[in-house]
Amino acid sequence: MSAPPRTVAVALPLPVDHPFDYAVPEGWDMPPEGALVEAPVGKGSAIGVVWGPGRWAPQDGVARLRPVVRVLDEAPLAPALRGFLARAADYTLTPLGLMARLATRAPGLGDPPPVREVYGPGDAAPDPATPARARVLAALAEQGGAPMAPTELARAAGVSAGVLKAMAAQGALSRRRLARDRPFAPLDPMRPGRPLSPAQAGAAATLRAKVAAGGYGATLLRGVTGSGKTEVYLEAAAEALGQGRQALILLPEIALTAGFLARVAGRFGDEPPQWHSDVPPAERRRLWRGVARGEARLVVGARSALFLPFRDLGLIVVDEEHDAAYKQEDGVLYHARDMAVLRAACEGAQVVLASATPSLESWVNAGTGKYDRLDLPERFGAASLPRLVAVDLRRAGLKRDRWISPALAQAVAERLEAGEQSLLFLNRRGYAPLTLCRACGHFFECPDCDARLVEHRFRGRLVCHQCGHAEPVPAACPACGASDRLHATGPGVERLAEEAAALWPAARVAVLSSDGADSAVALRAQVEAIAEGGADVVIGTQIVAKGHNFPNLTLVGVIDADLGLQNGDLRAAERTFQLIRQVSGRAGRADKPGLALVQTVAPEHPVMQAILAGDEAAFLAREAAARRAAGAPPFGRLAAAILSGADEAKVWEAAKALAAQAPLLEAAGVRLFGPVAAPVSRIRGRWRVRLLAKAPRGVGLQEALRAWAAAARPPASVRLTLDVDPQSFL
DNA sequence: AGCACGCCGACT
DNA sequence: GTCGGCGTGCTC
Repeated sequence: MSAPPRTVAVALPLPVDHPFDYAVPEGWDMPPEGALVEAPVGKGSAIGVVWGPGRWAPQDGVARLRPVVRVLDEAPLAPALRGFLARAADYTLTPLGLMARLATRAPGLGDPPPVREVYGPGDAAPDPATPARARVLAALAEQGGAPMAPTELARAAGVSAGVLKAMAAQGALSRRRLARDRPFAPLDPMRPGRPLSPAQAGAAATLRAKVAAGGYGATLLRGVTGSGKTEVYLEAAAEALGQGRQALILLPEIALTAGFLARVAGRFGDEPPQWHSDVPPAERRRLWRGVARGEARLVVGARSALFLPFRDLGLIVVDEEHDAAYKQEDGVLYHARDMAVLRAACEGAQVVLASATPSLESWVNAGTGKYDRLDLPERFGAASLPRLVAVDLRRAGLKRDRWISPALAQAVAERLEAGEQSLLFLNRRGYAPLTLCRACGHFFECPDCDARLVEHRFRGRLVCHQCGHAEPVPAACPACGASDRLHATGPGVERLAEEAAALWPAARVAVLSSDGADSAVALRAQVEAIAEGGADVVIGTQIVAKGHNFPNLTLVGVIDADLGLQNGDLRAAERTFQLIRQVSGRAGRADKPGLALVQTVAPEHPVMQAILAGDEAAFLAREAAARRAAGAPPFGRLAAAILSGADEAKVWEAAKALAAQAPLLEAAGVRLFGPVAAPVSRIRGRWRVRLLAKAPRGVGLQEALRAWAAAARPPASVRLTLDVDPQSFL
C-alpha cells in the first residue's frame, strides 16, 4: 500500500490558465483548499492559492514536483470566494491565478501580526530595590497594574530604558507582546438613523426584507440626486449586520469622501473601515484579516474591495452603478458592477445597484425582471430638481476664443451678487486641447502616442493625456521658427478659469480637475474644501459630477454639452445624458432652487431634448430600442481584441492572422469585425489594432474566443488583449 | 509576468 | 575572435 500522493494544485499569479502542482513536505498537515501558500516558481517564489488536490501522475513527464515553501498563517479563501474567482476568470478570459491574485493582494500577508511590547508588574521583587525601580513599580501601580509601553513607562517613572531592561531580566517586570492592530470599531445596526421619508421607508423595508430572507437577489435602486438613496441602502446594510453577516458598499473612488463616511457614521455610530488605493499597507493588511475573520462587518471601498475575503457576505451595494470608473481598464479587465452581481450570486447575498441615472444595462435588466426595481421619486427635503435651459451657441454671439455665453455670464453674475456658488462644467483638462502654429500650421503631437499635446498653462507644459509625456511650451514654432505665432485652440478648464477671472475680477475662481492633486485623498480634500465655500465660481471636469454635495451651489453651466457626443462611442449618448444630469443635479439644495444652463450648438438633438425635458424613461426607452435594433449591448454581447506591439507591421500581421481565423468564431455564432487601427493608434510607442467580436445573447462568446485566440496565437512581440464587454473603444 | 536560453552586430 | 541585442518559450 503506497501512501496517497501528498500534492496540491496551486493557482499562481502567472499568465497561465492552469494551476501548478506541488509536493507537500512529509510531516506537514495538508493545506486545505483555499489556503494561501508560497511556492517556488522558476528562480523565485510566489504566493498562490491551493485550488485542489494535485493531478500529477508519474507518467505526466514531470520528473519531480517541487515542494511548497510554506503555508501562510491566514484564513483560507472560502469556497464562495473561490467559486466567484473561477467564474470571474472564466467570464473575463483572465487566467485564474491572475484573478485569484486580486483576492490576495494585501501586502505582508503571512507575516506575523504586528505586535508591540509592553511591560507589566513582574513576579520577583527588584534586587537591589533602588529608588528608580520603586518609581517604576509605583508608575505601574498608578495604572492599576495595566501594562505600559516601554517609552511611556520610562517617562512616567522618570527612569531610563536601561532600568526597565534590567528589571525585566530579573523578573521584576513582565514583558508581554500585544497585538498592535486596533480592533475594528463596533458598528451598531440598532442605532436609529435619520428619519426617513415615506418613500425611503418603503424602499428600505423592501430591501431589509430581501436581506432578511437570505439568498441572492438583485435590486436597482433608482432615485434622483438628493432623494436619499444612501439612507435607504444603509438600512439594508443594517439588516445584514443585524443578521450577523457582512456588508460591502462600493463607490467610485472619487466619491469616497469624508462626508460619505460621516453619513455612515451617523447611522452606525462609527466610521466603517475603507479600502481604496490610498490606504497604507499596514491598514490594508489589518482590514484584509479583519474581513476574513468577520471582525470588520461593514466595508466601504473602491472597486478592488470586491475581492476582499468576506466570511459571510450578506449585501453588496454598488453606488453610482452607472459610473464608467467601475470598469478596470488595465491589467485584469473587469467591470466591478457586473462582478458585484456575480459575487453576490456566489455568496448568496443581495446586491443593490444604486443610481440617479442608471446604466442602460441595469435599466433593461430591471425591465426584464432580472433585477427588482425600487424608485425614490421625490427629492428628499422638498427641494426640486434644477430647471434646465438650453443656450443655443449658434445664436449666443460668442466672440472668438470665448466660451461663456452672455446668458451664462449674466446668471453667474447674479449668483455672485447673491453670495451663491456657480459651477462651470467642461470635461477637458488643461488650457487648450490643441496648440497650433498660425504661420505654418504645425501642431504638437506626442512622440510616443497618436495624440495631440494638451497645453497646461499652470504647469507651463505641453502634456500627452495618453502617456503623461510632457515638454515645455516653446517660444517659437519648432517647425518654421516663427515666434509669437503659436495659438492655443479650443477650451480647457484652465482657459475657462482665465475667462472667468477676466469676467469677474472680484470672484474667487477655483479649478477642479484630476491634475490639481497628486493623490486621490488630496483630490477629495480639495473638492470638499471648495464645496464648503472655498470658491465663488468652480470650474471643473467630470470629477465634480461624482458624489459630492455643494450646499451653496445654485447654478450649473455646461460649457459644451455636445463634447461627449462627438466620438462615435456606443455609449456616447448615454454617457452625455448621465453626465449632464449628474452635473446639473449639483445645483440647488433644500431651500434654494437650482438652474442649469446647457450650452449646445444642437438644442434640437434628441439627446439634448431628453436632457432638457428631464425625461429619463423616454430617453432610456429610445436608447434601448436603438441598441436592440443594432444587436448592441445589453441585447447582444461584444468583446474587443486589441493587438499591440512596437512593430506596426507585425501587429497588423498578427491582426490579419486572427481575422483569418474568423470562421472559427462564425461557426459558433460570433461575428468578427476588423481589423482596424484603434482610434488612438499608438500609445507609449506601441501600435494598436482592434477587432470586435459580436454575439447574440446566449452564444458561448468566451468559449469561442478562447478557441479562436488559441488557433492564431500571435507572436510574443505582439500582445493580444481580450476585453469582454468593452466600455471604452479607444 | 519574470527570466533564461539562443542566434546575429560592435568591440577589447 | 567575444559581449550583448531582445525574440521565444517556460515556469509544477
